[in-house]
Amino acid sequence: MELPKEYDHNTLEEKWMNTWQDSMYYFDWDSQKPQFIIDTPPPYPTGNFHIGNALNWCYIDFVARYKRMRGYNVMFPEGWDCHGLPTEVKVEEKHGITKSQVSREEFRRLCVELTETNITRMRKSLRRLGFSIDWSNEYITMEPAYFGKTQRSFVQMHNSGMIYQQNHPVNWCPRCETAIAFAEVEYDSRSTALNYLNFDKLKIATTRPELLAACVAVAVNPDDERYNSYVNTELKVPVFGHNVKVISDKNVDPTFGTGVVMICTFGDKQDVRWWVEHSLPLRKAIDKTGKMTELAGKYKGMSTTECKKAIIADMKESGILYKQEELPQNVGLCWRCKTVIEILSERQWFVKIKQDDILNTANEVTWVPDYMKVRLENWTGTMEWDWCISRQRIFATPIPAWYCTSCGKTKVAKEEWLPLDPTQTQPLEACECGSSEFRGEADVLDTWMDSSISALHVSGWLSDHPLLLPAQLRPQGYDIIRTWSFYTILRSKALLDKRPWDTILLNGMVLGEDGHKMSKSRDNFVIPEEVITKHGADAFRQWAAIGGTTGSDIIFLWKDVVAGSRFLQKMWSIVRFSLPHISEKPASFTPIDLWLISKLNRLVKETTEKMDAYQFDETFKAIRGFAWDILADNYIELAKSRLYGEDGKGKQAAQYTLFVAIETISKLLAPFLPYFSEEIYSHIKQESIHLQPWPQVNESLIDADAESTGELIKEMTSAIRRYKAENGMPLNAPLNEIEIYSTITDASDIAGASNSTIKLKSGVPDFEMVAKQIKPNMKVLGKTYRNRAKSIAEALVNADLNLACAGSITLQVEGEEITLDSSCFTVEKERLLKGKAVDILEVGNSTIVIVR
RNA sequence: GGGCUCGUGGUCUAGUCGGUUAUGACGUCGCCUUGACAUGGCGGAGAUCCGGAGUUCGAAUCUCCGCGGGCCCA
Repeated sequence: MELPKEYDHNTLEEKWMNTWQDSMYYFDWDSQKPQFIIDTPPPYPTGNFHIGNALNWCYIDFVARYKRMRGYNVMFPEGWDCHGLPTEVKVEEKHGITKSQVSREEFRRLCVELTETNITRMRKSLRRLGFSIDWSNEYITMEPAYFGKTQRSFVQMHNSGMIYQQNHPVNWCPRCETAIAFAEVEYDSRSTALNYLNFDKLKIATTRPELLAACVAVAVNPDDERYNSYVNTELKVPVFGHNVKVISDKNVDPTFGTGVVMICTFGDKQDVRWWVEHSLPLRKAIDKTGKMTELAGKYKGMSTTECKKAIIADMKESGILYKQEELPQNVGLCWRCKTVIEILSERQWFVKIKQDDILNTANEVTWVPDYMKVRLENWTGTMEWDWCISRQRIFATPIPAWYCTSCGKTKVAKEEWLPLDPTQTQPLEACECGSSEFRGEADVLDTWMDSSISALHVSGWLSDHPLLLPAQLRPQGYDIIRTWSFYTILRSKALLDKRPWDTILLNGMVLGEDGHKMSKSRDNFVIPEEVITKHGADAFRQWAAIGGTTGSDIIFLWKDVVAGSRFLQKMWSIVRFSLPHISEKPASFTPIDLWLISKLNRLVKETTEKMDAYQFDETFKAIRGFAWDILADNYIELAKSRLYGEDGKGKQAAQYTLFVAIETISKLLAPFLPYFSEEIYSHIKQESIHLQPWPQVNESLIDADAESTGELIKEMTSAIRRYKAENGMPLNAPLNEIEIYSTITDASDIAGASNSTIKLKSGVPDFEMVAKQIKPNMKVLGKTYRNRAKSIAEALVNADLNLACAGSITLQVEGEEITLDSSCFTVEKERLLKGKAVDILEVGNSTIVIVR
């Protein structure tokens, strides 16, 4: 059956997608094969699988398919990280409600409903991209089967003292009305006014006059002689009139403002540090919604912005504020809604951060690329306080705890009671005080509490299966090192005292064609579906493979995708040509067959090494280069005359060589191009290529001599081609007569490829060999003669050519006599003909004589 | 302000534990419709490897300084 001339990606990709069985990719919990568990990132179900995700999944699929072919028991699970604010916001938008207008249960139900719709859409994208996902190991974090584990992890860590409750300053988003972790704070440069105030006997400068009501101390630098005498005295706070102490602290910058700073609870993180260090009192002037409290007197009920405006106007009028200047400032923002965060002291749940544990565990993991580890190390060192895990939201894993209504004591659930929602159920035992009246904890868990046990979940933790931790691979983007990597390492260590994975593979960010991060506002946004429709999943996957080095940012370029689909068409043409000619029956190879086979084995060796090192770009480029350049442009051209010619040994050898090459290449391509490779393999064998083993290297067939002989034949052929091109002949034009003086023993392929008769001659043609110039070998000279190498090289170039041809040169360099043997230089020679009507082509040590 | 990272023909990119014709793709120019492929083949042009200094016999590669981009943070 002849293949159609064009490769039709639309039809064929659809065909295979609908043919493949999910069970091909199931992980076998009872297998004897070595395990390869991948801790796939669970995407947030927005409904759209964006191109950055797609890049990451391509990497994962390359690895999964490769490892399966290498004989591993591979798990490529698919998770969905459902909980979180964006879905709550979407639900409010979609139904035109706010979360307080419906019951908690009803609001949760609407969130679940939206999430399920989105997951269904995203599953389709994953299938269409040809990912070999193990759907028997799908997990959905909002389902009881998963969030029950999140809750059990909470209980276990609470019982081991890793989780505790405390009144502590936390980052607070007044719009979302919830505490957030450091990882959720973004920073932005703004400009603000620095206000100079008459503050009792002193003058201070502050950017936050609205916090005057929350002022708990005034600080000066201990070395600042202007203010030494005021330390430990009391000052009356302007406007509000309460007294605060003057303290000294070396972290006060005497050159900033007036050198006097007011400490409020809390203006910024520095206030928190001073507050802790000097055991200062707490004055809450801002409430959870960002409004001023009673403490702010007449400003009560105003937002911080309104209050700032009002108090500045008042103080200007009363002469308290005597100067203002512009000041650039960085403010913390809520990463979800970009609202300026406040620092409030609230009772929250925290996870202890043991920096040494995290750093030591990170060191047990192989980081690819290795420099990414530094990011985790730097982040680990900068945490100001423990991980705040409680959130004042609804759509998240409930914190399994209650408060006794009579004694106020906290009761945390027992593991066997889980999963549960404490706002819906009561604990199964009474409080120590005897009361059985409880109020359920309404706070919920940070979503990272869900996703940070993904590695444990997929490895069989708290299941009927054996625990297979550590997993082998964590693939993720470098943007979430400080969150997902950090928290996963923390949790795995805390819960099981083990590293979560053997290796972490970081991918870069996808940039738009203009080199900037893709965003709708820049109009450089591309969705995977658009690419698939135009060029197919395999072309998209090629862009992912060759667009850039693993770990670095990668620009999405349409031309790369187009180049991908061109390669598919080229490969298709190769197969289309080859199919009628291939044969599985071995025969004795000719020199050019041996060359091809040697190169092919070298390719298998190289690609195996590079895949093991996660170098997808280099792997794919090597395969493509072999198929296009070596196989198509050279081998097939050279073997064509045998393939079309008379039956016989030579023909058989070419047929067999071609078979081996096509079969091997399809297998090497299988991890990258699942659809295309399956289609071409289906014309050779009846089984799926995705169940075949990865090609084995046959070292004995990698033969440098065979390669140089083949290379010589190839070079001679292209020299003849070039000759024809230069003389304006078509490439298939026969030449009068060709004589070849060379070490090769078989010129029939050259004859076929050049469509000419060839006389193979031994020895040297009847030409004069004239030495032309001496070329120094710097590699040898440099090592041997070090700093004299340069002057020796200069002398060498001008040395006697006759001596050079004899193999040894003696030179006078800097007054010293130096003898160089032939390893130090090469003599370039020119052959001059003696009056025959011919053209001469030189290839290495061989000479081609073309009789005109 | 700090950490990490990148800066290679017009464009994108490989090479980066030092070795003298710097890889490939796209684009471009010329030739070729040859029995797999014109979505092709053959050939050419095009790069002071961001700038400067240093180390070295020798630097795209190592060191330092500077300039510019990206990411993460303060």
